[in-house]
Amino acid sequence: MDKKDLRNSLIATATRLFAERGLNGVSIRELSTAAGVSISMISYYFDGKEGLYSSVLSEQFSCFEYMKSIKERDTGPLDKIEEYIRWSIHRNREYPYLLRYYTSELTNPTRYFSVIVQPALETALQILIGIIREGIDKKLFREELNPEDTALAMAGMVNYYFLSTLATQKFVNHSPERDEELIRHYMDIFCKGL
Amino acid sequence: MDKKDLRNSLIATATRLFAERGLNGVSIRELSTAAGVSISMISYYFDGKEGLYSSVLSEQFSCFEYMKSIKERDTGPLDKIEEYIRWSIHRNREYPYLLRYYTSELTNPTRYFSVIVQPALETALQILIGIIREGIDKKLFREELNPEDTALAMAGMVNYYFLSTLATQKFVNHSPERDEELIRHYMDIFCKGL
DNA sequence: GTCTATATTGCGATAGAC
DNA sequence: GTCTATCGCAATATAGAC
Repeated sequence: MDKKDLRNSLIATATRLFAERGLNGVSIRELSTAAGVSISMISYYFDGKEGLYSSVLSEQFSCFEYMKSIKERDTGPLDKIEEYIRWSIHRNREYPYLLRYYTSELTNPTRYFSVIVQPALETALQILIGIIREGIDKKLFREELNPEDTALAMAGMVNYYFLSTLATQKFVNHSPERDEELIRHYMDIFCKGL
Repeated sequence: MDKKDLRNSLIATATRLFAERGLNGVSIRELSTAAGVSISMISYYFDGKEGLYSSVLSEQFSCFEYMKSIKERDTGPLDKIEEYIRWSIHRNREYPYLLRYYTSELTNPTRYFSVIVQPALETALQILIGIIREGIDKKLFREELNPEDTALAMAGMVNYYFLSTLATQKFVNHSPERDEELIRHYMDIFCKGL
């Protein structure tokens, strides 16, 4: 195993284990064994357990950069909102552990929250707020809408679908095959209401 | 300090500390010191750290019982939905640590998830689904709506408002004085859409 | 660069005094 | 019923061999 493989092996194993049991729920002993490397490599490459955690966090939240490309799109607010929903679902599928870091950092922030997590979430939400505001300005959406609350409602709707999986899988089908239907359905609820 | 006080002191301290740093993030040493009692009292009253955690969890989720009274109300679906939103907001205000256990158990379930958390959440969501279904049956809501997805969208909207607090407090006013306005606004978004 | 072995600290649980 | 003192174990970090 060369240098790159060893480092990547640690990141991959840590991503899964920290997500499943939290920063304090995993020992570097167990983690290094699961990664198939020596325990001392964690200090060597990441300067200890917390350094490894912050590397995992950076990697997981880097995908929020994509939100900026939605902002720059040459389409209308409604299309951008659909793209936001599609991206949110895709993001949760591609990074199955992301939501755990997301919620864990929001409710039990580590010292890395303000540096890695907060900026990523704030940027994404501010862009979504801007999209709603644009729709109101262009008279496409009702002017009574508060852009901030509306954006949070939108983000909450999508994220909660994934967050609730463990409690709802017995009566809600969470399979990826249904994702496109879900996007249409969420757009429908959000545009027309009940 | 008599027996009841000592036990309550442990529950109160544990509720705060486990919420802030998770089950594995707090030692019973620190916890008993913060509660002002001896470390051995945790085993004596709760049969160890995990027993104390499960007692905290039971207490936090007992408020979900209230959802059954919303189901039995002698009003229409729209009124029940408003009551659901009002209760959700009130619940998060009255139990400021509840959402942390809620999300922590959903993303990193302990052995108590299936006994305490899952039943509480499932019951509440099933009642909400029933309310949406009732509205569709009575032709009050559009028949294209999928009751399950719609209920999850509703629940997600309210919960995310609280979940996102730490990342959004700079640009969204989360003060309780705005709660009634929020209820009206969420009802408005949900009923009429954009 | 990677390992093994170990130093040191802190953990949860409990025996036994009062 | 509540405490102090301690046991046995597992944690992180690192020194030193290769």
